[in-house]
Order: sequence, then C-alpha cells, then structure tokens
Amino acid sequence: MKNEETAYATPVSCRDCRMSTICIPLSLRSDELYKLDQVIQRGNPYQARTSIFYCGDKFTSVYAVRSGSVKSYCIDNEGREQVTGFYLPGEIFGWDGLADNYYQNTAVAMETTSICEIPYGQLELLSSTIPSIQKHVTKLLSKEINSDQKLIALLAGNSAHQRLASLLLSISARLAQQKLSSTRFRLPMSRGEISNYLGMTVETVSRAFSHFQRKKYLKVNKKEIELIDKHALQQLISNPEAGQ
Amino acid sequence: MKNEETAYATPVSCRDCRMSTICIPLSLRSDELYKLDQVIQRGNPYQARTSIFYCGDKFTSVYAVRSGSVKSYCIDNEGREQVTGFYLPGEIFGWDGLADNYYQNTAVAMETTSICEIPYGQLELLSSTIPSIQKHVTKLLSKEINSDQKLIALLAGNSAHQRLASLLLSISARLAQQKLSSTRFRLPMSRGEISNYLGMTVETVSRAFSHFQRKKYLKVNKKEIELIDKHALQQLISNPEAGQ
DNA sequence: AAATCAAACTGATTTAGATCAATTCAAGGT
DNA sequence: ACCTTGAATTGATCTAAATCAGTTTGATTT
Repeated sequence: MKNEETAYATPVSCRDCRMSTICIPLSLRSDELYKLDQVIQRGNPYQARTSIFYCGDKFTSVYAVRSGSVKSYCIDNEGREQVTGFYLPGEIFGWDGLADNYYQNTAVAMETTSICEIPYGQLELLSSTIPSIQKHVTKLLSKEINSDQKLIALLAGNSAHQRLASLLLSISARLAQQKLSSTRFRLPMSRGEISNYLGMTVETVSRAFSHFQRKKYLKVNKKEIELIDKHALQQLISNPEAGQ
Repeated sequence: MKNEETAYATPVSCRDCRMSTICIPLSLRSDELYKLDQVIQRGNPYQARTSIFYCGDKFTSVYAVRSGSVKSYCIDNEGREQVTGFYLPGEIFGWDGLADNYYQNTAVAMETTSICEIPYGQLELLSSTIPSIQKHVTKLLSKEINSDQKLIALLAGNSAHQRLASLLLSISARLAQQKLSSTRFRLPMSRGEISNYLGMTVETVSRAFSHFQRKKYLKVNKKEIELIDKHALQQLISNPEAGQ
C-alpha cells in the first residue's frame, strides 16, 4: 500500500486534488462533492507508452490527467498513425467516445502518468440530480470543440514555423494554468509526435527549433525548452514576416 | 402571412419537419415533443451572405439548418478569414459559443437558408426535466468533436487532392443522409471558401477539380458536381498513388 | 448591346517544406 | 567498455503547391 501522505500519493478525495477546479464545478456543495468523489476512480499510474483505451473500445469513461501527459491518435485512411491531441495535467480526454459509444481514438500515456477515471454512466446519473455538474460537463465538451477548431484554423492557415510557435505557446499557457513554469518545461512528446500532430516532418520541426534558437527566441536541449522571447513567438504567429 | 401548407413553407411543428430525427431524440413522447416544439423559433429565411451570429456576440442559441447552407469562420491571428465549418440541412451549429458564453465564430448563410433557432437557455431547462433531450444534446456536442477531429487528421496528414476528394465525399454522404442525391449536387460554397477551409489556394482547388475531371472521377461545371467514380475518389484517399 | 466586375480556370515560375542521406548523441544491453 | 538502437540534427536535393500573371466566362449594370 502506498503512503497517502506523500506529495505524489493519490489524493484520497477530490477535495485534496489541485485539479479540482477543472474537474468539478466550483460551486459544488460539500454533500454534492462527496457524491462526485465516490464516483471517481483513482488507479495506479500508467507507465510510458501504455494505452488508457483503444480506438474501437466500448466507451465507458472520460479521464482527467492528474500528472504526466497523454496523446490521442487514430489510424488514418492510409493506415498511418495520426495524432489528434495532447493532454496535460488538469485536462480531460475521452469525449470522442460519447457520440456513438465507441472511442474514436487510442489514448496513450507519453510518460508515467496518473489519471482519474470518471465512469460516464455514473457521471450522467449524478448530472441528472446536480444541475451544476451537468452544466460543467457540457462546458467541457464545448471547450474541446473550441480547441479543436483552433487547431483546424492553425493547420489550414499557418506555416510550419507558425504552427510550432503556436504549439509551444499553447503548452506554455496550459502549464501556467496549472501554476507550473510557463517558460521552462520539458516537452512530453517526441519530435515525431509534434510533427505528426502539426502536419509536417520531423526534419522541419527540428530545423524550426534550430531556427528559433538561432533567433534567440528560446533554448532547446532535446525535450527541455526555455522560452526566452515569448513576445517574438507571438509576433511570428500574427505576422509571418516577423523576424526575417 | 405565408401559406403553411406548401412544401417549402415553415413547418408548424417539429413533427412535420423531416429534420426531426436529427434535432430531437427519436424516443420523445408526444407531450415531450410538444414542449420542445414550443421552444424552437422558426424565423424567416436568411438571404445569401447574411450573418446568423457574429464572433463575439453573446451566446443565446444553437441553430439547425432546415434548407440551404451555412459556413462558420473566425478571423485568424493575421486578420484573415479562416473557414472552420460548413453546415448542410439537418446539421446543427453554434455549439462553439457554449464554453464561455460568446460565439467564437461568425456564421453566414451561403445561400438562401432557412434555420430553426433553438434558444439554449430553454433547451437546458427542458433537458433538466427530459433526460432523453439531455442525452441527445450531449451526443450532438460529441459528434461535433468527432467531425472536427476528422478534419484535423485530414489537414495534418493528406495532400491537396486527398483533401478535396474527402470534402466531396463528405458532402455526398451528408446529402445522402437527408435522402438527397449523393452523386449530383450543387456546391453551396465558392472555390475560395473550399480552398480556405482545406488549407490550400484557389488555384490548387481549381486544378484538382480539372484533374479529377480528366481522370473521369467526376464532372464539374462551376458549382454543379456529378460524382462518376466515387470508388476511385475513395481509393485516392486511402492510397495517394491511386490514379497516378 | 456594351461595359463592368468577380469567379474560375490555366500556364509559367518560385519556394516552403518533403524527401533522401549522413552524422551525432544518449540510453540500454551484454 | 563496447555494441546496438532510436531520436534528433544537419545538409543536399527534389517536388507539391504557392505565387504571379494572364485569359475566359458569366452575371449585373448601364
């Protein structure tokens, strides 16, 4: 049995979890919180490269990343893997299984990752008696739509440099939300996963990193990133001429 | 006052509407259907190029396309229009406003279009007493996620020819769902809107159409399309070498 | 009917990013 | 310590699609 008192131990309840503002509505009364708490499953951490669910599995739950990170991907028409999303701490994935009761993507831990499983049937039951939970679930779904549409716009309308800059700033902002450093971080994904997600090749990703480093926008060392000039990266996105 | 008896008149109730299997859960009891019916607004048709809502407007409603078609777009970082979706009869749009109560996109009628407005506040109220409506709403949101993710995969992993072929087959399949011809149809959008949506230029779209026509996959005459060899187009998507 | 204007198509040229190829580097395994 | 393996980087070349530059067509106005 693991020691529940240590910093990295699985929290006993949602109340102890620093993700709670994401997972649960802020306005939950304590008796309601208790009910939600009973529903959430806190399993052992997933090792790197292990799947949380597979494309085609029956939909049972949505999942919240507590620590670590997850990628979701599907197999495209040509039989190749296509990355469709990266999920960082505080983010919820698995909604894609809801429409027709089977997951449309495979979800894989990119590193050692601990995850809360939220069985959807029970969440639905809870929703029907606690309206604020229902509202929150709907908002989470809508947020996933918004972020997917931002990615669509990014892929359809931007250059390779702009896409990578966007991804880095997005990761930075999402880490900031979790009160983690927004300027120094370790990318959980490989160059190959980045390039696949952004619709380009590994070589182009690598060259873009080198370019940004030469321009002193950031420092790269393999997966370690230090953002030095976020403003310049922002400029690059809103004006492709910026910086040469 | 318009004649409600003619084929193109606004239906008096959801029961008369051939879109009803999309808008409402199939299992609705007649008293429940009556309640939903009371909530839905059936306004006058929108003329081509008129907006249903603007990006930044306060979120009030979601909308179902009854006839005609709608595009949604946002203004990207460089100030240019970026098309994020096309909506055909039977499809529902406007979910993007749900997350933070303001629409993230502008929705524009691409031709004369009649639309049912579903005020979200009232839909929410109805959902809380009729669980099957709640379930249906959640499924619609999840479907939007699935189709957005398919587009992400398309944009990130496919060539210009493959993207156009995918769009054509997607439109074909969606028309078929509405019992309309899946082989002969009129594209509601311009070449410019297609190219923007698919992340390419008008010239490339035009050349792709010409190529498909030379290959006898289809016949094009401006916006009129006749799909001759759907199988070949399908092949092209799953195997880029197919047909040279 | 002539003039205007925008959408669509086509050809010539350029280029961003893909592909091909080689090297470096770190992590495990024996 | 040495070998193997895979990820990442860098360079050289190639190509799909962008850009630039007309031309054609059809719709709208006068």
